[in-house]
Amino acid sequence: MSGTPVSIQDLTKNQAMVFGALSTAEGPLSAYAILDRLRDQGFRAPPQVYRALEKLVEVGLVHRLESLNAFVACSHPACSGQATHGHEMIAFIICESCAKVTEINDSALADQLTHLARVQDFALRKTTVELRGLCRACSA
Amino acid sequence: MSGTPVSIQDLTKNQAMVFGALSTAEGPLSAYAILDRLRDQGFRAPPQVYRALEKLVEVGLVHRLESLNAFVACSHPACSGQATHGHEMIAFIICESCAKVTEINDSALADQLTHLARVQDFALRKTTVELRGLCRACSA
DNA sequence: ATGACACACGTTATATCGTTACGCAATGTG
DNA sequence: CACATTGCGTAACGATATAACGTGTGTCAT
Ligand SMILES: [Zn+2]
Ligand SMILES: [Zn+2]
Ligand SMILES: [Zn+2]
Ligand SMILES: [Zn+2]
Repeated sequence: MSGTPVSIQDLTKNQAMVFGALSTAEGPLSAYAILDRLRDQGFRAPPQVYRALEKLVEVGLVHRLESLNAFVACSHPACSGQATHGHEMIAFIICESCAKVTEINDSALADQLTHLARVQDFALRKTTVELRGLCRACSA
Repeated sequence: MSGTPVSIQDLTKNQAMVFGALSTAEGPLSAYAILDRLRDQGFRAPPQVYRALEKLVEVGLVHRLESLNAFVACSHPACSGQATHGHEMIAFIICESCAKVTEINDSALADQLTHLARVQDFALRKTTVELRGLCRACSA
């Protein structure tokens, strides 16, 4: 490993395949759903998927949705080559009907959370913010 | 059962036992950890725990921590008899070292999240906000 | 009372999600 | 070359959650 590996170009074969599966998916995929989609490309067992996901999440190309036990490709504009955006203080808006996920990077929210932690003397490492409900289309 | 069932007094035997296990625990417990603690009180299988948890979460006596796949008793002052506080827009601060969980009910944060949803024309149903890191004691 | 229903419960099995452990091949370094 | 590192494949296992079915018990209208 030389320097910081962040770009899509630095991905290994498996990582690229998993990222591809998530990128072309319409919504979040569970690890096993990814596995199923990649079976005819040689994937056979969970560790192959989880290892790739671990790296992809680490570099910020993929996010994990805790409330869904699933993963999505980052939708940040030029994220496909950039490291972790901001400080990983991302909010996700998840439609419970159509599974559409919107990724939100709101600095006011980030400030708010930072403040909350600060008040408690808490050394913030990672935040999970997931809003569930119905998107405009589905609640119409 | 008549009217709205919210108080601890309205709980069934199993629900009361699960709530008791969570209340006396120092930190969050997984469903299986609860099961283990209740084995000598007659619990034998996961559904008994999950069914009780479902109800307890529904009435707000227990919260689920998505990022931990675990559950905590509500720490709201008089929650032991009251229904869902606010609109379930609770933030949890979770220490990754000592597992201590702090439950926070911040109206500014709630407004913030409500606003975020509003901007997206999103019908908010439930929010998950979990802050992970090190508590004051553990980061010292 | 008797049947219909709802509810809590017990039990078995199964589904879904995630990790450990082991071995091997390719690569890079002294 | 010896040696460490990295990515990968595979088998087995562990952890989390639900489905499906049956039983008893109370309530209530007939
Ligand atoms: Zn992103
Ligand atoms: Zn939708
Ligand atoms: Zn609470
Ligand atoms: Zn701590």
